[in-house]
Amino acid sequence: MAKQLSNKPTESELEILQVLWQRGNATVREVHEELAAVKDAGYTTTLKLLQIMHDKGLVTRDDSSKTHIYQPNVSKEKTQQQIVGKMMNTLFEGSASQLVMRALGTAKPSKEELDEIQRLLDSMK
Amino acid sequence: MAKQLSNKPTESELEILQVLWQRGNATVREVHEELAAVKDAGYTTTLKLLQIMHDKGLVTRDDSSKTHIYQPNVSKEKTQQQIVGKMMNTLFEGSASQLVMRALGTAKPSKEELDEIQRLLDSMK
DNA sequence: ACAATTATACGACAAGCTTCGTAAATAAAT
DNA sequence: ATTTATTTACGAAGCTTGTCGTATAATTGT
Repeated sequence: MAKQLSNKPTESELEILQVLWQRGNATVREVHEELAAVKDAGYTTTLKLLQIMHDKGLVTRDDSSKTHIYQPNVSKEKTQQQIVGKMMNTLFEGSASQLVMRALGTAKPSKEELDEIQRLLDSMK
Repeated sequence: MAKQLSNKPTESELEILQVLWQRGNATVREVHEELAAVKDAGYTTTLKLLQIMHDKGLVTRDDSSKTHIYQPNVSKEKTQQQIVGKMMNTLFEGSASQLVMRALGTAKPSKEELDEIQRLLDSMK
């Protein structure tokens, strides 16, 4: 039975979602291989996570053949918004500019990135 | 016994830290009162949380009088950096500009905020 | 055909988070 | 002085997360 979408994905679920967003779809093994490059967890762990995510409605799957194929069922954009929004509230008193400034201060963006942000900023005025 | 500082605060702990950062220090009751305005949880819940945070080293406390007084033991700046950094990796592929753009897109900052960001941006070029 | 590999399902467990109840100690009020 | 209120300490329960082992089914290789 599918549960609510409103629940935000956990840390591990986000890692998996990133793989799925990037690839469009993937089997458990494919997800696991990509994750294994960074993390180390057993195959069945990834499987279980994907099953739970399926339960939660975070992903859909095609199980017409034995090897199931998973797809993201939440958009990258919405998820980013949801989490950024939450963080803005609990950690930046709801202030976007504070968050932005911290992000810029933390990451030392390249000149290209700065230009990109500049363009967005211009378009907002 | 004090544990590692490296562990990031949980959601509830962040709520409490916000109060402490804002006030500088506070008793359990003071923290609880502020939290009660938004949330609803029992007094002993807040107490317990603060005790756990003390165990973890997230706060210090003055227990020279019966009513203990708590102070933050992690800086707002460092904590924000830590969490923003993590989020940038797990959700924005390490790209600051993507995060910034999502933040700006989500929050519709005021003209004053935009100007403030503009100034920071200028200072980075 | 039979063994080896690969996949899913499922249960279980440890750790952490959040919650609260209750007991004990201290302080305040009458 | 005795009751009332406040505070800390502690334990425990319920829930979620992440982990894995094992069983079972399907596929592949020889």
